[in-house]
Amino acid sequence: MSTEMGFRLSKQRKVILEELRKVTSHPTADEVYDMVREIIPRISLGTVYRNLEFLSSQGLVLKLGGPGTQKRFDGNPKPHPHIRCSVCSKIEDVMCEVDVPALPEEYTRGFDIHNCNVEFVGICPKCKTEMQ
Amino acid sequence: MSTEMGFRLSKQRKVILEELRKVTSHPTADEVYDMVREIIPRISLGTVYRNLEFLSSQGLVLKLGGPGTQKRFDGNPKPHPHIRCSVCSKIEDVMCEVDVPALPEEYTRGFDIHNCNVEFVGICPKCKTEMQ
DNA sequence: TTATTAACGATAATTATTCCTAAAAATTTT
DNA sequence: AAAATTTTTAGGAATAATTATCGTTAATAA
Repeated sequence: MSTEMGFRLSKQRKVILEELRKVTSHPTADEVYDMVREIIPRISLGTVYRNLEFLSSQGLVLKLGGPGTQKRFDGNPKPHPHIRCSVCSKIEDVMCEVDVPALPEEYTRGFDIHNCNVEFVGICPKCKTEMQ
Repeated sequence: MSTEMGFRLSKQRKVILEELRKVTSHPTADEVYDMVREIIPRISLGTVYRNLEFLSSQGLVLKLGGPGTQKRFDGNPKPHPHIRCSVCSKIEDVMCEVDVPALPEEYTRGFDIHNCNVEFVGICPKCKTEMQ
């Protein structure tokens, strides 16, 4: 593979990106590790972390935060709304377009605004039933 | 000291909440630790973590996530939009009301939606100048 | 094919956070 | 107001997530 992109596409990096693009579940780093180990059993967890970080710095994947303990990753780098479960921290995609609110210039506090994340928070069906 | 809300308001807990309400800077737990130590020098970092967690579970403060490494806390518990710097992870309040997008029922994926976070992402004035 | 060097695997180190326990403080009961 | 009870604290140990190090491997360029 070429370096026209400015970086090497190792087997590990390729598989990590492919696997992440296959799912809509926003896995954590160790979940990606589990997924990729099915294909490259001897891959190291450090490699997974290194590549998720790298891919997100290249804008190829999205790194999601949230008050949960682990970061989550999204193979779709285009900003789009999410729903997060406040109990189990699971994050899902919202499949519809949502009107992104615009921020009037006078409220930007000198920031150059690049985009806007919209995150709905609630309780997922699984946690809802487990609560009873 | 006690509140009518069913929990005790220790000196430590009171000062943590007061200091957090004084600022709009969304400090991390260790920044809160520094702020509170000015008043209670012997307070422990564990106490700060425990109380920030407790206060956020009571809905008195907001725990903010984001792809940065540390959680940040907001003394204003009413959901409101933020601006985050993608370089230094600093979070600031947006002082204007923003129309929160509504999520049509058919897209909720079975979640009970409780609220919606809106976060603008950009580069803060400080990081902008430091880039040159 | 060979040279270069980014990326790898293994593991150590670091960072953020949580857990544990005896002591202190707050509250309630006497 | 002293004693008993309950909650919270400080400090340190423990854990979990992530990042860094370093010798080796393999992707790309010459």
